[in-house]
Amino acid sequence: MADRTVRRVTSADVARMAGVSRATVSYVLNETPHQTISAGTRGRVLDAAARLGYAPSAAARTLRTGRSQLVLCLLPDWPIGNEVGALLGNLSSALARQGLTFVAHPGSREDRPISEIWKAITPAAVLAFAEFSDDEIDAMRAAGVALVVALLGRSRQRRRELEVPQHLVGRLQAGHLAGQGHTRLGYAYPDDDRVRIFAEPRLDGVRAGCTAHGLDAPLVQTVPLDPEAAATAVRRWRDAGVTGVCAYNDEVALAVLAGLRRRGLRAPDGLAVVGVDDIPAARLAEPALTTVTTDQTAVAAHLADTVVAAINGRPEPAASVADLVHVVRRASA
Amino acid sequence: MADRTVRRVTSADVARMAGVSRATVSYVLNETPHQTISAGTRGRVLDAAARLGYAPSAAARTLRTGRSQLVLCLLPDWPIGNEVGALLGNLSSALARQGLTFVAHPGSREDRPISEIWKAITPAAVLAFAEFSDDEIDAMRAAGVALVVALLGRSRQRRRELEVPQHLVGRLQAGHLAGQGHTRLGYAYPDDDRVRIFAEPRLDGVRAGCTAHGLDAPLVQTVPLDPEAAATAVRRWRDAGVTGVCAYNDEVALAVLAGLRRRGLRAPDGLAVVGVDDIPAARLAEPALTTVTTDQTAVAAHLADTVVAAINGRPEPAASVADLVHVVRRASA
DNA sequence: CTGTTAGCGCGTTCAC
DNA sequence: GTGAACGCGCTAACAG
Repeated sequence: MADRTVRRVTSADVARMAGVSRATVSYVLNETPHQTISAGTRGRVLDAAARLGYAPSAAARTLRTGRSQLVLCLLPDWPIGNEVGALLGNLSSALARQGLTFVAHPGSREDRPISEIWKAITPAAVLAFAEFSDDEIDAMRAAGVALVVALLGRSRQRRRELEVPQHLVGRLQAGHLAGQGHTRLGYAYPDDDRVRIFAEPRLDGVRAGCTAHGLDAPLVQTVPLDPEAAATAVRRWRDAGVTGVCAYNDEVALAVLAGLRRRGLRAPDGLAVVGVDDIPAARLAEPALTTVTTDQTAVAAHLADTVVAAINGRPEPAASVADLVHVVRRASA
Repeated sequence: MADRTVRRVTSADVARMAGVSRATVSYVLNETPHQTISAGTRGRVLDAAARLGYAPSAAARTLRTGRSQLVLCLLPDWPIGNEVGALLGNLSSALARQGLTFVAHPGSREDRPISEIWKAITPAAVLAFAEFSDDEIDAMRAAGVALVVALLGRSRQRRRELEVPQHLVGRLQAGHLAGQGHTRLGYAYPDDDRVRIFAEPRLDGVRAGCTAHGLDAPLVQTVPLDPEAAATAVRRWRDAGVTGVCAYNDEVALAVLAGLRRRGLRAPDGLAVVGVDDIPAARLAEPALTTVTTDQTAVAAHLADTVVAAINGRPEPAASVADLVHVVRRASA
C-alpha cells in the first residue's frame, strides 16, 4: 500500500480540495492585508490545508520573495565557549517564536569568501562576531538581506547598542576590585590574536573603571594558558605593586591562579583575580573564581526583537542592555 | 551614477552575452555528463559568466532539484564545548571543499517540531546528536534529504561506524589506569540527564576495558560539578578500595580533583583521575589532568566524505575511526 | 467586497 | 545545441 513517489502537497492541492483558486489559498494562509475573504471560504481553505498537512515550499517562497526565513549567524574562528553557545541557543528560541529559523555557520573566513555562504542561504538577516567591510554589507543588502549586524566592533550601521556590552564587563571587573580596596590593578590579556575583538573593549572597560575610581591605568600582561608563563606574569605584577587582576576570561583567570600556585601563593591574598563568563570550571577552581557574567537570555531576546523588526520593515526597538552584566562573587577576589 | 534596482545576474544574461541558449549555459556550468559542448561555445559561456560575475540562484536551484546545497546539523540541547565546537568547524571546512555549506541549528527539540526546521532549510543531508524516530527519518527522505545520520545512538541506518567512538574513549581511560597498576576503578558519571547519550557508551567502554583487563566492574558515582558533592563521591570510592577514577569528561574530572582537595588529598595518590576532551582548564588544574582526546579533524573528514558520497549517490566510504583516540598523560594519573 | 486570472522569479532537463 | 515545460508560491490587475 505504500505510495510510490510521494509528491509534495502544494497550494494547488489545497485550492482544489477547498474549491477555490491558488491565489485565494495564498491570501488566506498569509492573512494578506487589504484582501477580504469571507469566513466560509477562509474556513474551507484552512480546513483543507490542515487536512492535507500542507506546508509551503520554502524554496519556492524564497525564490519569489527574494529572501528565506532563515537568520544566519557567522561564527568566529576562535573556539566558542558555553557562554556564546548559550547565546546562540537563546537566540534560536527567540527567533523561532517569530517564525524565523536560526542557523549558525562555523568556519574561518579563510575557507571561502563570505559571499558564498550567504548566497547559499539567502538569509533574511545576517549576524556576525566579526566586522564586515562596507562592500560586503552593500552586497548583502543588494541581495535582499534585510539586516546585517556585527555583534562586536562598529558597523557602519551604528548598531553598537546591539553589542553584548563588553566594555561594561571590564568596568565591572575593575569596579569590583576597587570596591575591595585594591588600588593598583593588572589586566591579564589573552594570548590569542583571534579574540582581540573581544579583549580590546574589555580592556578599555577596565581602563575606564580605573579612571572612574581614581586609579592608575592597569598593568597589562599577556598570559598564555600555561602555569609557568602565568607565574612570570604574576611575579611582574607583584613586583609592580599590583594586588588585583582582571582577566580576559575565566580560562585566563585559571591560568593566573595556576601561576600563583607555582609561586607558592594563593588568591586573593597573593593577588585577587576576577574572571569573565562563569564557566563550570570556575567554581571548581582552587580557590573558587570570582567572575563576571552576562544575562544571555535577555541579550538574545533583544537581539531577536531587533532582527524581527528589521525584517518586517518596522523601526528597531530602542533598548539598553546595560544592566545585564553582574559579578558572581567567590573566593578569588 | 548608482544604479537603481540592481537586478540579479541570471543565466539568461550569460546566455545572451555568450550568444547561446540558457540550456547550454546550464550544461556548461554544471559540466553535465552526456552533453557534449564544443570547446569554443564552452569557452564563451565560461567567459561571459566570469565577466558578469554570475552566481546561480540558490533558491531557484533548490526549487528545481528538490534539495539545497546545505548540510544541516541539529545541535544537542546540552551545552556544546570546545571539542564539539572544533568538530563542527572541521566539518564545515571539509564540506566547503566539496561545495556544500554546513549550518548548525541550536535549540532544544521542545522549541518546535524538528520538521519545521528542515522544511525551512531543505537540506541535502541532516546530521544530529540525538536519535531520530523512524517516522522522522522517513519524512526527511521523502522530502528529498539524501542522508540522515545520528552521530550517536543507533539509527535504523546502521551507521554506527560514523559515530565518534565514545565506546573507545571509555576503554582507553580504563586501559590507561589498568596500565598504571590500578585494580579497582570508579566511574564519575555526569549529573545531567541530557548528556546521557554520550555518557552511556563511554561508561560501557570503561566496563569493557575493566573486563578486558580482568578487573571488577567500575564503581559508578554521579558527580555534580560541586566540590562538596564530589568530596562525598571521593570518600565512597576510597572506602570501597577504588584507586583510579575515569570521569565522564574533564569538567567532571575537575570536580573530582576539587573533591579530593576538600578531603586533604591529591591526585594521583589519593585517587588517580582521567578526564575526556582536554579542555584548556585541564592543563591548568592542580594537578594537571590526564585526559583522553579524539582527533576531531580526522573524524570530521570522514564524516564529510560520507555525506558527499551519499549526496552524489555513491556508496559510502568504508573506514574506521578507531585509532583517532588517544591519552594525553599528565600528572593526575 | 470576493475571488480569479495570469505571469513572474530562475535554474534544470526532456524531447527534438 | 535549442525550445519549452516544470518546480511552487506570490501578487498586480481585474471581473463579478
